[in-house]
Amino acid sequence: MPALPPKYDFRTMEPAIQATWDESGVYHFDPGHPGDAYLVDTPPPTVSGRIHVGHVYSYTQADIMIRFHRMRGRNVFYPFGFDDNGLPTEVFTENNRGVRARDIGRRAFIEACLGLSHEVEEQFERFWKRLGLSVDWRLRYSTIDERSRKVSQGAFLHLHASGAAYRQEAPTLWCTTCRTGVAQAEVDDKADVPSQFSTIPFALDDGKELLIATTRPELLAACVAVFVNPGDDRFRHLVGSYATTPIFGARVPILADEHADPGKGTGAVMCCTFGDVTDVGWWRDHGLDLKIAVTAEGRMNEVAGPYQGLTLKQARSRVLEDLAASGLVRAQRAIEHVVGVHERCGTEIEYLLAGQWFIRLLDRKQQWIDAGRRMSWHPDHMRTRYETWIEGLNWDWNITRQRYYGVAFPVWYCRACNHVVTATPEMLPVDPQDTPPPVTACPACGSSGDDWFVPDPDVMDTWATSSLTPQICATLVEPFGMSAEDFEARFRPMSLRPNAHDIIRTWDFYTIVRSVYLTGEIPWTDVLISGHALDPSGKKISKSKLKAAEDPTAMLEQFSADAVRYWTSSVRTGGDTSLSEEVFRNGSKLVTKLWNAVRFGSGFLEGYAPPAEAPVSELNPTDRWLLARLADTIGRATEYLAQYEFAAARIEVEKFFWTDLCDNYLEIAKARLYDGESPGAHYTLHHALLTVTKLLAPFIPHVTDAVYTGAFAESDGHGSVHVSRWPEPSAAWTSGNEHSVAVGNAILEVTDAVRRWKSDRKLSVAAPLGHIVVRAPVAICDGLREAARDLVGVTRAGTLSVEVGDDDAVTVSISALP
RNA sequence: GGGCACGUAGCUCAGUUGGUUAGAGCGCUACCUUGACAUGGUAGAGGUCCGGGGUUCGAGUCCCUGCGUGCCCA
Repeated sequence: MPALPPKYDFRTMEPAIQATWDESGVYHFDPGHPGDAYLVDTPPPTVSGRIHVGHVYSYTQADIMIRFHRMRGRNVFYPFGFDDNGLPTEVFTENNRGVRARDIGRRAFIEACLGLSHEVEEQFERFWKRLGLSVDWRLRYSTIDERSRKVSQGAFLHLHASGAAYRQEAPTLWCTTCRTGVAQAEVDDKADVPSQFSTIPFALDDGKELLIATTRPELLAACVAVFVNPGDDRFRHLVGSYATTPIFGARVPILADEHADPGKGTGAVMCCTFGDVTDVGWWRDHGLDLKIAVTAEGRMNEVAGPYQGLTLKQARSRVLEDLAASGLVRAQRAIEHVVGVHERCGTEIEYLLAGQWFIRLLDRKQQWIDAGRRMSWHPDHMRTRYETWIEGLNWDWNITRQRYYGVAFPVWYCRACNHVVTATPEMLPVDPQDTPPPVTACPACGSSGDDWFVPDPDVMDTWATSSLTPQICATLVEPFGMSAEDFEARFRPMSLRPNAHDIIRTWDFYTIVRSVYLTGEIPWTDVLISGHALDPSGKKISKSKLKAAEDPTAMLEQFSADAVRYWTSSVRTGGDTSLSEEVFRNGSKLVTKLWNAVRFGSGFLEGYAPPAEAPVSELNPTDRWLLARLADTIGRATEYLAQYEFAAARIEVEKFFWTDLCDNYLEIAKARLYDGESPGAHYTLHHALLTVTKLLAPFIPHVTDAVYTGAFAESDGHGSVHVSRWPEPSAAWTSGNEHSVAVGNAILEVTDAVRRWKSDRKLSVAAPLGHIVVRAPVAICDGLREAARDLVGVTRAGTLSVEVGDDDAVTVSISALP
């Protein structure tokens, strides 16, 4: 009687199996384990809404690799974090709770963010467990929890002390909707934005006009210079003289600079503080005046005179109207151009002056690139994206956000001299709004008094904390009796950073920067980049328009976690893939097939205790052939997985399982198995089924654990397939490999020929036959004779003889029953 | 405009360092209720490997070039 029930019902089995994982702690990290560790720097997903199929895709691919290394004997450290701080969480909370931070106040707003994050995190954890991630849930963190804030503030102080973090009143990328500075990585390019290119005259001192073309007439008030190209003969005589702006009558210098494009507009361009990044460069390089005409909220200020209080958009129309009324719009044409917008809200980015903290990036570009080259990227070409991003950087990393919910800067400023007073390490984590600084008098100017120090009012960029996940991870072992320092000493660098390709420029890059600054070393040895999950038609899935068919929870309920995981491992590493119910169904089929195959096999293997050594003399040619194929499959699958090519590995295993084992070996050896008393077949069957179960365990962990515990756990000696040993071929399987494969292939040729003969005659494969004559090369005739019982069994021949043929071919003569 | 990737059967994709007759799954056709499994099995049809040029005894694979698609960056 088989050990396994007839049907595998994933709806009841998957949660039951997950419960056994929880109870037995199979995925627990062991800080005292003496062997090699495999440490994963898991992406903390942003807690801003629903789980996306893209998450499922990326996290499962990483889980497959992690399960592989665990079975290879590594001591796996697999924590899980949630990124629940900063602007994304604020925006989520404002939308979800219907509140505005500036209306309900800082404290109430922070409470609202924390409450909502907590709810969402519980929901997320349940989902990841349902998907079958082999996380050690004791190692859970959030980027706003006390340890993370302490790590984040400590890292900031470290960088500040070394000069890598600096504060500057500087032109900053600014979002007027979110009312905060942002970093270059948070700016998206938006193409084909319609605009108007207007040509307007500036007055020269001699009474003539200089025509300027601009898309931003509303910034006329902020104009501080006019630029022309030094090689442009039309304007060479004007360089060094002055022009006067219309409406505002400001007299500004005409200067020459290579960045003025002679082919664009009229060739003369106004420089405003600030219209774009070129203006910022000119302002800095030519020492120009500063005229800021825009407020943090995106309205015109007093510098804009009559236009004060208008929005940028309103001011643009009004300025153009006023110019036109005086006949000062000489030409106008509609254009489409690329503008930078804030990735969170789509608002066009402005350039304002603000006191911000920056981390130095630009003066060490080569160092970041070199660090990237000391790690293995899977696939390798994703490293190029990393390097391209670094090469194109124009700004140091602005980590100040004029927001509420996030990690505070642990600093205060002297009212008199603006000196920066930093918190001491013992104070961390600290909120400077609630806590006085560690000094009573300013160390720089000696001033003191009540409330003499102004706390920094801002918070850090989310990435400033999430770029420290390797350092946060080190603190997670503290409850288990290991200090963060010991962890750092023993487990640096970590093994794996898995994430999708869209955050190479942020999370990967920033983490490498922080690691190099803090430790001088790379954070991990391997980076696994996943592609994107696309909708069934191959288009990007928009988060806001998740259809029911793309809802991950519904997918798991309908198709099973194993089937969904199967889909995630069906594309080459790093590739995008479309959602496909067809692939889910293929996964379901594999689950069913494995269940049925093991169930069938276990009927013959009840109580079977595999011998330590292969019973070589008992193996017949079919057995030796399958074991040779099995050894080959183990080798290929292991090699592919070691290279992070999980899809290629799975395809190898499936091919062996479905074709070699099920369609051929089981059919050919069936007769011997039913005969009983065939130690060779039992040995082969046991190892083939057990090995396939193990090789598939990283991909479809539920059904493989169900069949393992039901049929193999006792003889193999582990409570779960996931902590069993990854298969290794026995030397006995590969000795005489070549001959075994040749004979095995001949057996398959005979089988195929007979199947074809029956199919041509529309007969069942079980139809009995008369006599069969097999002619084969002399070298394999003995092998075929040895396999006569198998050949008769699979062909249903009445009698069978093997003869030496005339050539290298294997031919079969078949006679039907009389 | 620059970079990266992709273009193989109706569809989704594999094709390792160049090497017999280019593969798989789904779909399609015909058949088989076979002693695990009909979510199964057997047999079969279906491809000028995006176009052009080159290297080579030999190119889906390497080089050049053109076209198309996607992403990243200006």
